[in-house]
Formats: sequence, C-alpha cells, structure tokens
Amino acid sequence: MTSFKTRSAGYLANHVARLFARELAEAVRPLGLAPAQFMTLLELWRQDGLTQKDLVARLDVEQATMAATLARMERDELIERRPDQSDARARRIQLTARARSLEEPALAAARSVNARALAGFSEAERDVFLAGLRRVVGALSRTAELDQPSDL
Amino acid sequence: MTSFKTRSAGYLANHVARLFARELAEAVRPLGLAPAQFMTLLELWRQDGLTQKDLVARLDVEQATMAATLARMERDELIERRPDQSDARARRIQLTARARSLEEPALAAARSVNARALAGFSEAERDVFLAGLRRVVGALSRTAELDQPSDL
DNA sequence: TATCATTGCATAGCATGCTGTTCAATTCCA
DNA sequence: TGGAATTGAACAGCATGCTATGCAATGATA
Repeated sequence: MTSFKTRSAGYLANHVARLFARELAEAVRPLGLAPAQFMTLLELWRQDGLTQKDLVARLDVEQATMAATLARMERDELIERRPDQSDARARRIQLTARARSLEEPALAAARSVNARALAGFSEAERDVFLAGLRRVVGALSRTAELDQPSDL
Repeated sequence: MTSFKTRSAGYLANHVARLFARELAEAVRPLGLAPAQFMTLLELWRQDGLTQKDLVARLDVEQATMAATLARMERDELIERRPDQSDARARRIQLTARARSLEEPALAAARSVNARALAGFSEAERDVFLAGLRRVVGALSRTAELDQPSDL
C-alpha cells in the first residue's frame, strides 16, 4: 500500500465525493438547501407528486434515509405530503412554491461546481471520465443485485 | 436536467462513493471494522505513532471528524493514545496488536471491492479513470486552497 | 372471508462528515 | 517576562447513510 490513496478507486471515489459534497453544500447553502435535499429536488422538479418509495428507487438510498431527508424538507417547507387517493399507506410528495422557485439557482450552483471540478478536462476526456463513473455504478449495482435471492 | 443523474460528475461521484462504501462496509464488517476506521488504519499501518493532526492532514477530513473516529477506534481497542513527550497538548496514536493483525485481511477485502468495481476495465482504461479521479481531487482541493486567505 | 404475507413508512441507534466553540498548552514578542 | 496569538484536541449540534424493528394498510389465498 505505498499509496493506496492514489491507486485505489474506492479511496479516490470517497475523496472526490467528499470534495464535491463540500463544494455543493457551500454553493446551495445560501438557498437554504443541503446536498441530499438538492438530490431529492432533482427528481421532484422532474416529476412532482412522487411517493417516498418512488424516490427511494430513483435515488438509490435506503427507505429510512429518504424518510429522514423528507422530514427535514417538510420541516424546511420545501415539500408537503398529501394522502394518496388509492393507498392509505402512501403519501404523495408535493413541492412548495418555494422549492419550485429554487430550481434555476440551485441547478446553476451545481453546474458551477461540476465545471470547476472538470475544468482541466477536454470534452472528450470528460465524456470518458463520466462514462467510467457510470460503468462503476453499473458494476457495483449489478454486484448488489446478484446478492439478492433474485426469485425462485 | 433530463438526466443530471448520468451527466453530472458530482452526482455520479456521490453515487459511486456510496456504492463503494456499502461494499467496503460489508467486506470489512466481519473484521470488526468500519470504512473510516479502515482509512485511518491505512495511514497508521504505514506509520504508527502519528498525532491526530497528522491524520487530519493525510486523510483530508476535519479535525472533529477524526477525533470522533479515533474515539470509536479506541473504544474498539484498535488504537491507544499516549501522551506526546514534547507537547502536552498532543497525543500519539498507537496501533494495538489486534489492529496490526488486521492489515492483511482488510487490504485483501478492499482490493476485492476495487477489483469488482473495475472488472470491466482494461488496464489502460483503469489508469485513465484513476488519473481522472486524481485530477478532480486536485481541482477541487485547489479550489478550496484559493478560498483560504493564503498568507499575505 | 378470515388469515397470513407483503408493502409503505416511521423510528431508533449508530457511523461519518461538517461547522462552531472552548480550553489548555505553546509560542511569539514587545 | 507577561500578555496575546497560535495550536492540538474535545464537545455540541446537525445532515446523511445504513441496519433493524414495528405497524397499519393491502393483497393473496385457502
């Protein structure tokens, strides 16, 4: 392990993610948002009225994690939860006007962070890099799936 | 934002890091280790007797974060803290025999996760990918440095 | 249709990260 | 040399992740 730090994909990915999180947190803090709230809003801006279960599937986090994030978003008046018409267990997540108004500035902040992170990359390099990240997501997600009892 | 999820470096980095963390956590749990403890051990296996300040600099986390991780490691009998001979404020972090004995199995577990993550990559692709991660670390770390009042 | 399995969420408990604050030991300097 | 600034750590408070549980509403089925 002379330098696990510069040769391990996992170590580097963790470091890169922490750096991105710091930058994004700072960038959206003025808007009253935290990183996980921003990620959740990305889905809700795309399609409002999703259930917690939908968000869990789309963001690939555990149900309990999403429940906590939604509780904080409700507290901060970014969302409201309304009873689902056909299933009394589920609740529909609705954006507030405030949350809708944050779409443009929040996306601009996030784009700015991405731009700084990839500043030294040519367009081709950036594409290869992003494709690499997607491949790793695929590889590790697949791993998890194989662990599942699948069916039978 | 048709698919910020597949086009944003920050989003992908966060996802990749979470997937790595899940896999690593599962891989080292049988050894009684958690991810952050493993990262800390990586430095201590390399050089024992570091101070908290040294670890903070090498792992790029906040001092308070490291203090908490070291507290859990002490609780779990992975380290001992001894007074520094020349500075009464500092404490030297010493590995226990148990922690030393975990080096081989823990590294093997981590390598296995990295191997699965990069399974589809050729050696050249892997090198380019890791170089990309290092470049982003450099870019975002530099950003932070520029925020500092530097000196003057 | 009464019962059992599944499903959608809420909660509790814990690991990690971060920011902010406080304190005591050291260092600097006027 | 005595007070001010710096430095190494601890602590409090909070955001996110995860696992494990518990519960009420649904669904499936004998």
